[in-house]
Amino acid sequence: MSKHNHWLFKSEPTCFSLEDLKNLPDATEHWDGVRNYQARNFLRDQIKLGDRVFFYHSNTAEPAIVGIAQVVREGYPDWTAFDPENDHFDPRSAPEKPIWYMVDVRFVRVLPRPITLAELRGIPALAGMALLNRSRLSVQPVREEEWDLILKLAGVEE
DNA sequence: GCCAACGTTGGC
DNA sequence: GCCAACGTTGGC
Repeated sequence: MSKHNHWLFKSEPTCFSLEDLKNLPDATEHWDGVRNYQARNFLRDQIKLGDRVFFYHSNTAEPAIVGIAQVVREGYPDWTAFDPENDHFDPRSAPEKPIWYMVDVRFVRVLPRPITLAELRGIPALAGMALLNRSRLSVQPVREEEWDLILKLAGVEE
């Protein structure tokens, strides 16, 4: 039995929401446009097929973990960096020597209730979460204990 | 809309 | 290699 790791991906819902992911034809999306080296390292090196991901809505009235996605393709070069027409174009990145990477994720579920940032902050056992300490990291690891606790809070039976 | 936190850039 | 200036993220 292989052991999967857990992650948290942030997205601004006005840009791309959990509902948007759910409503895609095959509920699958390229997680492109990440332009931070630490997040890139996770995408390129550590995020594996089958890993589960908390979908977090940021920069919104009530920031919260709202659902779960799953990795369906491991890290590969983010081609949006190669396209001058694309908002995420980066002239330093080239197909033969890519700087930026992405993974593909598919929709798994909406949480029975969103777990807000405010609620997470109130839980001592979660004080070490990257979300609470590394506020600007958009792709980040979630420890197994944190993952399990948050699922329990949300009322998810696994 | 404001602004603090913080990652990145570039001059020296 | 330091660090000030700058730009962006994201909570509020």
